[in-house]
Amino acid sequence: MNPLRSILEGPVLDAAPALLGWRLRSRIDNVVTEIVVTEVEAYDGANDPASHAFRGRSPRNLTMFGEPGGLYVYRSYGIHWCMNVVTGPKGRAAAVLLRAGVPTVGHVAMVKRRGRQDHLTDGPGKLCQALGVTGVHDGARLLGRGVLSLKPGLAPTTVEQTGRIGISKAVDRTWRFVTSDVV
DNA sequence: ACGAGGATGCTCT
DNA sequence: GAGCATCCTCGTC
Repeated sequence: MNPLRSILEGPVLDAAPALLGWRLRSRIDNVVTEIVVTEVEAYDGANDPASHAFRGRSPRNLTMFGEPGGLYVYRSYGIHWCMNVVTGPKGRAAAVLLRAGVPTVGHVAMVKRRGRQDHLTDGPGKLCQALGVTGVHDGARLLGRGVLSLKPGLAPTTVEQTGRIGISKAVDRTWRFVTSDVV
């Protein structure tokens, strides 16, 4: 079995830090772009007041209730897209928000999509824009041969753990994981 | 480096 | 109708 799959099927608080160092590749509009994940946050479904799934299933959050390894994409502040990796166990609606990464492939395409030369992938909305991810990719499978795929990478040597960014609920939970290690 | 303010649209009450 | 899992620009220090 795919070793990545077993990690994504596990608890979100294990999967979130494990995702640091992994590569996320997109092939969208026939352009390949790829980043190494450097910042994530865990959201734990019905057990987490800050989760979009806290109050149960809805049209928007349906993907989180599906298989681990799926991609949950939502619109943020009416303007940006943000993406999460669904984790296990199935039905718990736990997910890892991908907040930032380091560009490794397709730098020119990212500059074009972002409309600027710097700060290409240092925020959740920027990450989606640079990789070309939008609402049509909600529900995409990340462990197959689709337009989006996760691949293993080098585990970072140092990981910082802090509170989550931009939320007002459950602020005491230190479920944000960041690394500054460069691959 | 850092903070304030505005843009913008969907979700759920 | 309120409230956002955000980003950009422009002001200050």
